Amino acid sequence: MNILEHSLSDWARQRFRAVLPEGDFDGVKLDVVPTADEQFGDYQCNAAMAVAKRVRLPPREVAQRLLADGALPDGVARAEIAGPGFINFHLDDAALARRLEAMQADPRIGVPTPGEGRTVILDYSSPNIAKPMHIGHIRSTVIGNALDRLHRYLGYRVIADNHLGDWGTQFGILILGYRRFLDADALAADPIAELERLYVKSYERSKEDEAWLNEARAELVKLQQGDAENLALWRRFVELSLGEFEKIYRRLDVRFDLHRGESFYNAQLPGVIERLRALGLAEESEGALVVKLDEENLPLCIVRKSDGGFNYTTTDLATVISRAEEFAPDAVIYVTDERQQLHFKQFFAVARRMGISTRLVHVWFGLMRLPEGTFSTRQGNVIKLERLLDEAEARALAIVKESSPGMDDAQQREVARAVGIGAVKYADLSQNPQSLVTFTWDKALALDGNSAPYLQYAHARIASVRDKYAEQFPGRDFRDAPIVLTEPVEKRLARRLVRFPGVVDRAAHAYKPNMLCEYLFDLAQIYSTFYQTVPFLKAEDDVRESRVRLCDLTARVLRQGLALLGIETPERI
RNA sequence: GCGCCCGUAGCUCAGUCGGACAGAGCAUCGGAUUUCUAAUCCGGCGGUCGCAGGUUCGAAUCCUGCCGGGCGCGCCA
Repeated sequence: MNILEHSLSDWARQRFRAVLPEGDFDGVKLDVVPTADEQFGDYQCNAAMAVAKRVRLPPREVAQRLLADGALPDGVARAEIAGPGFINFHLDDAALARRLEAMQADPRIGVPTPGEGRTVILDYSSPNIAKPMHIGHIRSTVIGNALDRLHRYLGYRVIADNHLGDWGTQFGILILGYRRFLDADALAADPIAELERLYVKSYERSKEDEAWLNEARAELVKLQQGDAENLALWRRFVELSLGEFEKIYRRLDVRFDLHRGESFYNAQLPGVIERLRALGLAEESEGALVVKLDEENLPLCIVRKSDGGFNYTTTDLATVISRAEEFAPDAVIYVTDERQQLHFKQFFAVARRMGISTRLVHVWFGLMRLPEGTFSTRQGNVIKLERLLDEAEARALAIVKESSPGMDDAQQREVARAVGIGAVKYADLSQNPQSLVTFTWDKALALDGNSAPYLQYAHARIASVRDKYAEQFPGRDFRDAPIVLTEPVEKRLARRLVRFPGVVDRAAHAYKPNMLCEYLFDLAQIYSTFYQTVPFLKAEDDVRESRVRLCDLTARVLRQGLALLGIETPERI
């Protein structure tokens, strides 16, 4: 199935060219988009004003030519020119109904697969070994996962890779701490908490004790040289950490295809340097090896430290080279916080100079802060992800027990889990990824208003309607009667429903899951009004079927839309 | 000092990379439940879109300057 806005836009583009064959439309947006305000119609084209300038004609004249001879796109009942030269399209209700029926018959509810044959690598979450996941990790994880699901749904082959921070200088400090301060019981009880304690204690010591720092460095060198004992310790740290991360990922229903940490590329780092040298890109400077990026207007980029060690850029280069060779992706998408913007600009610039033509995208998001400022392990004001999820489920459970006292205990817990986790994810996904985020419990755990539970509730109500329909009208199938749009709110609902495929497409390609959230909330609001004001089970034959069909389609869009955000939709709430 | 990002209603945020009188949620005030799940719906209150210029038929959106905040600027990731 095609996307409605796309076919309308295609029509407009063709019309402009046909009507003004001499026109130069380079760089002019000829698209048709949903109207900002329903009173103007359903879709609008604003291109006449821009085109008018190019062809030196009055804007309304251009618009009139476009609509000359009553030309209209398929599915449009009428078009009119308004204001300075807006072209407003009004959909034909019968054609709209047929379109909804086609969506309903389609398992994919009208969403095409433009990503067919393309591969995308998504690099997200990427926590550091031996540290707990805290609320700062949730954005990369939840946004990255939503982009993963969106791209997969659009037909892309997605390779989700958790690029763990499992290598680097911190391991010298940790190994030393482990050797001197280990509390075996604590490690057994809560591995990451103990590893973190060991790290922090050893780190503090290294700040004031030169000898300690040197010892830590020595441990690091041993590890890097392949010392059997340190390597075994390192493996243990990785295993313990992954086990803990996996618990969180299971709760969040996040799955990776690969867990290739920085260590995976360790052996390839010298090769990267050689290649940079061979290409004449790298040069010595103050003992380090650097790539100058004057042409790109960027600060120079260090690819090998003066002590001979490698850094983040080197690892990222090795990683992208390896990925390009192994998977031949069309794009690699990195989801990290805003602080890494410069790093990625530099890294992308160097990669391009090395001849890597793969599209590289940095999707950055605003750093999570606490009302009192930033948080860090050292300040000891981190809020662990596990605690956030526990709290979310607990708050949800309290509400479930209150509003659904008849439900059995196990089901209450199950609903509370889906609602609580959904609320946390939605809180993060529903705002522009790039805006600053200040964490507050009430915001992260909002259960009313524009929130996942509101959407889940709307969905559950429809599930109940479908059940009641089956109960009261056994042997009938609501799909047997055509969709007929009569009530105003019914028409509004129909017009929202057909937008779904376009929204999924846009949200994925703009890397903005919040666009999908906004749509789903809007849809659920209109549905709620529909539900409140129009009878359906009590309506007469055929009208009832038509309305139940709309309910069913709304439920499926909500369910699929939320699934693309990684949010569950229980049948009962 | 240089660079990136942000400043929209009392609070939290949208605003489809210039389009038609600026939208939600929360809070607050007032209504709706013998009827399909009230975690709902309907209505009221509330904004000189940080400030000042500029470009344009048209600016919250683009440009310049200023004010305020966040982040980053070789050898941490």
